[in-house]
Amino acid sequence: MATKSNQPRNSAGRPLKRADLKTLAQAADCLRILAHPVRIRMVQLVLHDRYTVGELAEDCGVLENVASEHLRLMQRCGFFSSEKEGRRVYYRVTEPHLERILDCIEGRFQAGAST
Amino acid sequence: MATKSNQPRNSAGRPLKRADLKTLAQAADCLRILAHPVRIRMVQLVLHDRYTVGELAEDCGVLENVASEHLRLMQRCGFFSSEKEGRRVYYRVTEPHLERILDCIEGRFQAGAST
DNA sequence: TTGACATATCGCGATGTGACGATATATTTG
DNA sequence: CAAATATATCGTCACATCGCGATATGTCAA
Repeated sequence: MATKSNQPRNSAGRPLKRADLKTLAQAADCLRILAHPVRIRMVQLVLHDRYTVGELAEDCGVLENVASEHLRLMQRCGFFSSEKEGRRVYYRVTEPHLERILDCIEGRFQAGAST
Repeated sequence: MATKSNQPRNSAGRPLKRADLKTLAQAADCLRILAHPVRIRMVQLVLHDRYTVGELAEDCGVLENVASEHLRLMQRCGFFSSEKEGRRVYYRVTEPHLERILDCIEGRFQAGAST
């Protein structure tokens, strides 16, 4: 008596089970990390080159400790990794899906931005 | 002297300017909306068919007023629209980029999920 | 060693978010 | 009309998040 076909399906035709609760939570956590203008900007930058905390802080217009906290978040969830060189710490992207996800986001938000 | 090329570029080769602040904030807002397990689930469902508040609430395992609040959020930011029929309200996706974005997310989180 | 620099961490206050119960509104049914 | 149903809205409380100043740690240079 459901008005829908008995199981919802994703775009690949696979049924989405309620067992995906954990996966949904993971995805939400990941998106929540990304859902901050400074962090999106950092991802954009670090996707193309490695950057130090100071460089990222300056580009994003935030204090260095604030940048450091954002970077820690992104490192904890596996987006970034860091390499220490002298007194500097360079961050780079390690999550391979980030580029595609960012492309999607940019595709949505820069679509009509040329005018 | 900067260790980077003088301007960061996105994957299309376009330089990313600091003027994108507003765009970054918009993108972050959009991601923040998506960054909730119940809302992701709702988007998955509503991408394939229209659903009433009650149906979504049941599938997601939340109270109907809670579902209604999530739906209001997604309507306010342009993801969904609603059509009233009798005492029911059907929601459907109106944001055309949502499908691609969801695909990206699912690609990330269902990749190794078969084992 | 001392001092400057680069980064990380901590505690705090402000603000935002999420879920809930209660209630309001609209619609159908009897 | 009254009762039941479907949805929306509101007030509230618990909790998370954000940015900040202060401080700690580690590193280079004189």
